[in-house]
Amino acid sequence: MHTARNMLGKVLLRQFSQGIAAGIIYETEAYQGEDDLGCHAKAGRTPRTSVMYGPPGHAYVYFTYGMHWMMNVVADHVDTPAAVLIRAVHPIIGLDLLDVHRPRPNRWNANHPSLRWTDGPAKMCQAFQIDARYNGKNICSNHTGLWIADAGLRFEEDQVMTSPRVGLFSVPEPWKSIPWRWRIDPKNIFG
DNA sequence: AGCACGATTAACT
DNA sequence: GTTAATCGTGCTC
Repeated sequence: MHTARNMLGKVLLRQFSQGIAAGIIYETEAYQGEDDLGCHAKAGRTPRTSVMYGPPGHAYVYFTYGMHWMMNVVADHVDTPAAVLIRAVHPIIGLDLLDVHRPRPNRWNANHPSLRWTDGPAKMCQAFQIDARYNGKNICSNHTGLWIADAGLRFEEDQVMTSPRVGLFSVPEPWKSIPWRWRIDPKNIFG
């Protein structure tokens, strides 16, 4: 959960064959432990959740709603399941590369602002072409074409908003309402 | 082997 | 505000 707060301002990078794309992480959520009934690890160690029991700094990528990929970063030591969901990034490099892959719904025109390309966990994965290939991979440095770096960006506490995690419809309290979502207004990233 | 559900999104009324 | 799209996962029988 500490990790989720600290991931704000980190940079997600993606090496495409045509070049590098990157975005600043501005929204995260924490999922922590088998006791957290909002966390997939509530089911214990299963084929799906085993990555969360592995070493920190590896990607936990899973498929949901029959069509969407989401990416987490394993956030605690081996045998202690915890992960940080990356919910949104602010594109800064390689916008043309992200534009190629981004979701392109019917109503959206060709000039849809880049801020909207990666403002949800599934949209971000689509634009960055993140899927099951990255599940379990080390993303602390560029081993696989996907990694996270510290660019030295720091935020004051009054810029960081917390709120309950999104989409936990049938999760019981207190997990449904615990404020383990961290977010910065993307306008604050560049002023 | 079958089933209910989901860390979402976009289009619709 | 409501709903469809769509399938892997974990649970039950």
